[in-house]
Order: sequence, then structure tokens, then C-alpha cells
Amino acid sequence: MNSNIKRPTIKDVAKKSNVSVATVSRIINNLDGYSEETRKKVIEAMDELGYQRNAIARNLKVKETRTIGVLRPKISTTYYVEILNGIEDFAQRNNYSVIICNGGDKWERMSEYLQVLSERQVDGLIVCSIPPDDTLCKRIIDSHIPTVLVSGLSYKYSLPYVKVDDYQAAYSATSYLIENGHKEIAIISGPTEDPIAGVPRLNGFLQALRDNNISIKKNLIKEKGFGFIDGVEGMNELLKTGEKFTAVFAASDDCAVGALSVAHKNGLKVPDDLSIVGYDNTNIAEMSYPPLTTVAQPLYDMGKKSVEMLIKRISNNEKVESIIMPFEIIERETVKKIKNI
Amino acid sequence: MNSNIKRPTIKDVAKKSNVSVATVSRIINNLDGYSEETRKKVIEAMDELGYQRNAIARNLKVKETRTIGVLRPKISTTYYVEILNGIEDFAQRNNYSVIICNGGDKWERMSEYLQVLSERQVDGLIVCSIPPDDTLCKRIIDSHIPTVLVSGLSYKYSLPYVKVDDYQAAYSATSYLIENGHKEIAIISGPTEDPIAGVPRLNGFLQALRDNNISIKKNLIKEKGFGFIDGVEGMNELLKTGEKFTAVFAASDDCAVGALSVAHKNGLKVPDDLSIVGYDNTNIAEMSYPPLTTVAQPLYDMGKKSVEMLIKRISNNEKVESIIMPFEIIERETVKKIKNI
DNA sequence: TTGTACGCGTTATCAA
DNA sequence: TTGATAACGCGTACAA
Repeated sequence: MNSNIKRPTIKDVAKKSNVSVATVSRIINNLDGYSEETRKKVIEAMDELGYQRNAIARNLKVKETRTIGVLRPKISTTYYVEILNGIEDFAQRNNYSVIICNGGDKWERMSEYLQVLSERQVDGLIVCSIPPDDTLCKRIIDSHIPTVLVSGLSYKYSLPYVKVDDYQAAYSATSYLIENGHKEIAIISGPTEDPIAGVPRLNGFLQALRDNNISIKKNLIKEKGFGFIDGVEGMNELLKTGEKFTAVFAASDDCAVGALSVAHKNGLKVPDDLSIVGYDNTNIAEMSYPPLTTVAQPLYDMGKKSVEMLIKRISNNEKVESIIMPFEIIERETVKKIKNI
Repeated sequence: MNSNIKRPTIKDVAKKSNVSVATVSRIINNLDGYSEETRKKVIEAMDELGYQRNAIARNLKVKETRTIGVLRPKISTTYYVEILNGIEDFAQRNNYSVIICNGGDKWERMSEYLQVLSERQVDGLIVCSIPPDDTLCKRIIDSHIPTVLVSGLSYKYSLPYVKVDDYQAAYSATSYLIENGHKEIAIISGPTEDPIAGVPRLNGFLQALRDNNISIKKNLIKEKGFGFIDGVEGMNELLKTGEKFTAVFAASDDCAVGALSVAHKNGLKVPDDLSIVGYDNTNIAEMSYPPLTTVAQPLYDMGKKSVEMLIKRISNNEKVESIIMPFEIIERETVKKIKNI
């Protein structure tokens, strides 16, 4: 605590300006009930003393901390950075502060964090990519803390969320490939244990194939994960099967870049020999070579939207609707137009 | 605030268990002065009521919030993610929470944030990449909030920092290139207005050249910045000069990847036709093709170290020493050994 | 071993 | 237009 300097309190200001604390408080909070003269006097005293209001004391009194807690997985992708930026910016703009907790790879210590956040009386909670396992959801519900989920949801508990429709997006990305003339399309998908971003994207992919009368080849489906290494492994396995394919749809940009990397290593020209489309549109998509065609999630806006919903929830105590955000296919240079559309 | 549910207070559990609040408080805080019997009784009451202590009230009383504020620029690199992870992990482990504020591109609203953090009575402050302009430093000093700087410093004001020696690191990276037989080496450096990461890296580069009797060619020095686009522009300009060079040292990994990208585009094989070394060792270094040789900063540890220093500073109120962290050259696949060492 | 009562810095009510 | 004063929920002398 600010070392040995003791900060001036409202009492000090009151004394110095010969008024009561009540009056000082009124002035601080822009209420009315004082003359212009006293206002000046008090302001002056505050300046001289370097008075700053003590938010803690205020919070105790008004039972509101203007703080929102954010739970997120500890993953080094710009994915969460963008979401977080959206959250922070919009929160700050509305005079909320943000306490961040990262939940390790396995969200092990999540309930501890929830506990801490609860004790700290956060006004609300935002959870990024909540684990499919519903225990955390249950805890959140029990805590009665207003919460909104970003890029995740619970099928069991009713918590408002903001995300894109992964099924649709994957369907659309796959269709895009098909429209460009691709027929042998592989996928490196997320794990099927992941009901949020794993299964729907795979299903969207599959359905697009079916709807276009393209037979599904087991060999061309690799269930891996969302990391660079998953892309590498997936692509290697794909190559090893000997099955022919002209395009691959990857579960994430990192994954796509991993695939891209082994393509390079094997002398495959992208997009001439092989097309790749990613997912997310994180920074790396524009930084890869060639720049990655990918389906974009409005990450920043998702973050922003989530706090908007949360604030509405907090202040009006009203139920808010979940929101499906729009996705978009960003055409860059990793898919070849085999036939013109 | 948790909707309409009013949380049980210490008073409620006191009443329910027929003891005084003092006793309950003792039990909560693991002090002594009560019988095992009453302890049980109280614990039971707490469980039944679902009591959680109110950290805000506690903070007000003990004048300590166990909160540290983090100021950081709003840049989408995994660079700050790693540092932040280090900060958060170590903070949480020591029962501190972290409030994040991002300072926009130009740190415009920094003093507002400082104000907010101060009013919220944070116990300490960590500032990432503090802007060279000393006004923020001055404000921090004036606030008397214990502070440590990460990957940045002030030449004017005395604030403890943790960073690597950019001059040394750049010198070392350049020497590495020279040792591998490179003589025509270009640099895409940060701006010379940046006295922290811009100038020292350039100077280290220059000095390494001089110490090896390599003449310095103005054409091969491009002062740009730390982003991908800077690498792109820098490399394009470099190519345009017609000056021959076999290697380029980039101010950051993002920058290096930008350079790499235009190399690809121009049909230059890396590392056969051109060697590149980056700076930072962020995620992208292993994800680029070919994987980037780069000088590594121990980002996570820097974050961790900074809160370690801060906590020491807070609890003992003792001055702490600045720390120079070690760097390391990570050899991957973007530099050609023209001659064996 | 336990309880009473005060104070932390605010806000808000009520009376003046 | 102002000022006493009672909360807010907790920790802690001090007394019992």
C-alpha cells in the first residue's frame, strides 16, 4: 500500500475547507445542494491535498465494484488477445475495470478463481472458451454472478453467450472450396471431445460435402486440435495415406499454418499444388506465406459485445439473449480457383 | 451485484452459531483464541449459510487490496501474452489479482488509467514497454505506487525494471551472423525515436560490424519498426537499393517474418539465398517457414520476475534492484552457414 | 476462551 | 444550502 504516505481522506478535505464531509461528498459526486462558493473552496482544498477518492470504501458502501472478472484459458494465440482487447476497451469506456484470470491448460484452478472473483465482489463475469465439462458452469450458476460466455456455450446450463455458428462457418468454408472446383478435400479438425469448436466444424464440413454429392473419405479426416503442431501432424498423416486431395480445411489458423509448413517442406506449392483454408483470421493469417485464406471471426467485436451484454445484465438485471456473430471468408492467397465461379 | 441475493455476512454466521463476530473473524483468519468446539460450530454455520468473506470490506480495513495493476500497450503480439502469463501466474500464486489496462496505440489514456488504478488502491503497478516520453514516469513517481517496469526503462526517473540488454543481444545476434561467414548484413531496425528497443539494437548491430572490420553501408540500414508491415517495407526497400547482402537482422520476429515473406515473393530461398534472424522468440518464430532463427527473450520469466520484485517491494517496502535478463540465440533454419565455425 | 465496540472512507438519510 | 450520523462488512484493541 503506497508505502508510508497516508492519503488524504474526505475528512481531511472537509476539515481544510471548513465544511462537512457530506458536502464534500456531494461535490465529488456532482450532486446538488451547495453554493458555487463552497464548491470552489472544496475543489481548491482537494487540489492542494491531492485528494483522490478511495474506491474501496465507496464500493463497500454502494455495493458495486465496477469490476468484471475474465476467465480465459492460458493459450498463446492472438485469438484471445483480440477478444480481450475488445473486452477491455469497452469495459474501460464504461468505467469498468477488468480482472483477468487464466485457467491454465486444463482449467484446473478455475473454481478457486471463481471463489476469488466472488469474494472480490466482481459485478460480472466473462468466460472465454468455457470447458465443455459442465462443472464450471454449475459453479457459476450457483454463484449467482451475472455471466456471459464468449466463443463457447453450455448445452446443459442456460448462460448467455456470444459466438459464431461454427457449423455454418465450416459449412461455408467447405462450400467455398467446392465452388472453386475442389472435390478432394481433407480436414484437420479439432478433437471430437470438443462439442463447441470440434464437432460442429467437422459436421459442417461433412454436410457441405454431402450436399454436393462428394463422397467422404475417412482417410482425409484427421481429428487433431487447434495448435500449430496439430496442423503439422495432421498434414503429415494426410500425406502418408497416399490419398489424393487438392485442398485442406484446418480447424484454426495456427493449425493451417502448421499444415502449410509441412506442405512447404514437401515441396508442395500452395495454392498451386494444394489449397488451404484456416479458421479465425488471427494475425498470423496475414503474416503467413502465402497469406492465408480463412474464415474470420469478429474477435474484437465479440469481446466488446460480451461486455455490452454483461453490463445490460448487471444494470437492468434483465435476461439477455445470446448472440450469434457473423463470420466471413477472407480471401487471400492459399486457395486455387480450379474452376471459375 | 449478484442480483437480488444478499450474501450472508460475518454477522449472520455469528448469530447462527451463537458467538460473536470477533470469534468468527478469528476462525476465518486462522488466529487462535477459541475452542475446537466453537470452531466446528462456526464452520458448520458458514457452510450452511454459504458464507464468503467480503474482500472489499476487508481491504478497507487492512489497507491492502492484494491487487496489482498492469499497464500495457495494445498490440496484438504473443509478445505481451507471454509476459502477461508470467505476471498472472506468479501473481495468482501469491494471492494477488491482476487488473489489466491497455494503453491504446499511443498510450493516450494512460494517466486516466493510473488514476483509476490509484483510486482502486492497487498495491503495486507493472508497466510493460513504458513509452520513452517521461511524463508517465513522472506521474507514477508522484503517485507513490510501488512500480516495476518490464522490457522498458526510464533514463530520467529511477524505477526498477526487468529487461534484457538490447544492445548486447543485438551485438550477439550480429556476431552470430558474422561467425557464420556473413559480411554483407542488412538491418531492419526499430525507429531511432525509440531509445529503448530501437537505438540500442541498432547500435549493437553497428558495433558488431565495426569490431569485425566490416564497413557499414547506409543502404543496408532501414529504420522502420517492430511490425510485420515494417519487415515487408524494409525488405522491399532493401531489395530496391540493389546493394548486395546475404543476411538481414530484423528488429522483431514479426518484422523478420515480414522480410521473410517478401523474400519468398521475390523467389529468394531462405536461407540459401538470404539469411534472416529475428528478435523475441515469440510463437511465430517456430511457426514461420522456414522456422526462424532468433534471439530469445525469456518473456514468461520476465513477467514472473517483475511481480516477484514488486511483491518484495510492497511487503518489505525495500528498494529493489533492476534486473538484466539473459538472452539466447535460438538456432533454427533461417541462417546459412557460409563457413563453418 | 470469548465478547464489545470502534474505525477503515465512503454514501445517504434526515433534520436543521 | 448545509451538517450530524448511521450504515456498509470486516478486523482488532481491550475488556471480561
